[in-house]
Amino acid sequence: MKVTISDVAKRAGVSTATVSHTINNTRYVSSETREKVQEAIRALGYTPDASARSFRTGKKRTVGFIVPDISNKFFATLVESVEEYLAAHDYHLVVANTKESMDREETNIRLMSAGLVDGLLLASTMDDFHRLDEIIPNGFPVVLVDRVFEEKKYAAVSVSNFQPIYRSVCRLAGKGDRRVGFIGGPERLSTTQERLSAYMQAVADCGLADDRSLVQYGDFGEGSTLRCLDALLQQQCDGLIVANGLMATEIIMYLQKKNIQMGKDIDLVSFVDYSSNFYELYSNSMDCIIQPVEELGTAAGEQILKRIETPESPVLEQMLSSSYRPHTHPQSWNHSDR
Amino acid sequence: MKVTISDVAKRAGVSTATVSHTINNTRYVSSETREKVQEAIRALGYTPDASARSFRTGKKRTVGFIVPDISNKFFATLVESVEEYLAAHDYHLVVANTKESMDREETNIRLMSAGLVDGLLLASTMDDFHRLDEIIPNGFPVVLVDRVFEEKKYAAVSVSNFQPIYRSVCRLAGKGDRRVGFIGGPERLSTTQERLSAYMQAVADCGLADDRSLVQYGDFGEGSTLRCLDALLQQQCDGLIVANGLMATEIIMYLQKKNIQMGKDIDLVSFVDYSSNFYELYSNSMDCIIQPVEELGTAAGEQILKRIETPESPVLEQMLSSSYRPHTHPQSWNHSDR
DNA sequence: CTGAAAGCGCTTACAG
DNA sequence: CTGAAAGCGCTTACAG
Repeated sequence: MKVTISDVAKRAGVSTATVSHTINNTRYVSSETREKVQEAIRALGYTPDASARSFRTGKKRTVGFIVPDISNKFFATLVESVEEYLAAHDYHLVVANTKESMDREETNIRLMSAGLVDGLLLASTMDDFHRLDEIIPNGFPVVLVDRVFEEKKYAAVSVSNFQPIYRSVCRLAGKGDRRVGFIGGPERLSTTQERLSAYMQAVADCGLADDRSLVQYGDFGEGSTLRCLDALLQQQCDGLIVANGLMATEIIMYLQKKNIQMGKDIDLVSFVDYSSNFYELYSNSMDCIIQPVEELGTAAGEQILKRIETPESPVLEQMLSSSYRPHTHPQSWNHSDR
Repeated sequence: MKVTISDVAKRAGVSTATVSHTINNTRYVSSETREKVQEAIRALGYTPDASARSFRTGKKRTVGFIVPDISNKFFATLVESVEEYLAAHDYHLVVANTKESMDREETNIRLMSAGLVDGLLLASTMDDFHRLDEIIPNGFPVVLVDRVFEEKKYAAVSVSNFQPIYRSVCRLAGKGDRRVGFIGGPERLSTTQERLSAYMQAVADCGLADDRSLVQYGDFGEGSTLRCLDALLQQQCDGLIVANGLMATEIIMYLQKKNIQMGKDIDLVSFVDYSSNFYELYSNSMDCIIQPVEELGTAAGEQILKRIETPESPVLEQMLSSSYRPHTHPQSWNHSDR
């Protein structure tokens, strides 16, 4: 019932070796023989079995991507960008969603590294590098994406947000804001840590109010963003740094519901997905920090294919930078900054 | 270097059959032998090779999902929901993005059905059922998702939007609107077609202006949404049906920029992603049509596993329904409808 | 220029 | 209760 390479060989009157070689262009085949083989393939409707092939060669031409939240626009775009790069290089993408659960991440790393994929892209939710390190088989190609660790054992691509955050806080200080609040994602994540430290340093350098209760962490749970916002509003903030794209849209919504005007009642600096309509809608009333998601995906794709195809190449940590866009004046809708 | 089942068998002093059976719980093994095997597995750090296993059994425990646009919130959530269902049933998900290109879709169907996955979920961008049908190997498990075809050859899960659109048009008519415009996605898609026919029928039944230039199709290209909107504004529409979630956010943005107030200058009925913040933000100034994305994903997961695991089961077309939410009164922010 | 044959790492009848 | 062995469908040295 299933057509195999032997069926083709038989019909063409050649060996399976010859069939294999004609298909893969892996050694010389006389054009005469080649003809016969191709005619047999066509006649029988033969398609080489990917499963057998990858078992035999040990290469699956597949990479896994373990993501904390696919439905988050940031990661959805990242997945899209990675998939595009991989597809262009004849690789497939297997996606797993952890929903920020370390256990789900562990399970997925184990499953994927057990022969399902050639390499792993990992936007980790782990708080402990060593837990992660123990799970990953020795020498298995891995690239950390977006979220990284102090330990420089694995290749990594991430985005630095230090500068944009530092600048934006200084800018608020320059405008006269004294109490600038900070809302970030889960404290354990490297991204949150880096953003916080930029904020802290700017607060110190600009002599702003340095108050522990001006820093709030969300956990992506139900109502968590609103709790953060309320906490900061009680602190009489005149400026707000929202260091997380997902929370940003929620914050805007709540401000609107509470009738608090951005750029008037409160200054807002926020992470924002470039292609999202939120950027278009609010770029005139708040400062935006835009992460280069597409580039991040491409870089991640490049790195993992390099690790897979030339494992001896040096392990490198790559860091892209976000761009910072102070808000445009409300009256000018001519998109001069694009 | 790589630890195989024979290494384990040797160390435990048993046959590979016994090792296999202890691992898979597929026949009785005395607790004594079991002990020895497990000790050997631990000692050697053995993990069964997924590739060899799936080659041998012919089952990959993997399904492919071919999607037109992963970064679109609708599909991102759909992917998330499908992945969740599959993961719960020990299946993996391979994703491919076609960007609404029929050629990319064709390539991906071929690749995936050639032994990469056990079955295929397909949100097709094809205009021609027969082109699709020719590509899919006979008897290969396929479930059409969201976008379906007249021909009832494949299992399918989709969302009916007829009722909500019909109702919403009638509601606008009841409010006194005479010229109601319609903006949909690409004309070839079944989703667009169904939504259009609901609109047309309501227009006829309610005696609204029936004008060919009141219907506009977007193609997701640069500036396409704005062109549609401008065309309809020129037609002096007093109501607007935006039959596509992606375009909806753009429309809102443009209206805001043009200073056209929803619910006042123009009545808006729009597709919206439930969990998106747009819903929260604008549910008080427009009518929303909300598709049951999570349920769609679960249903798709169910269907494809059924087709894979019991291929003889009847091929069925499943249809979910969207919900229609007339806009809440601006003053009432008590979320009474949730 | 091409073929015979081993073998990748498992699973699974078959046999005892 | 367990083992010996075939075989899934390819690829690839080896040989001529």
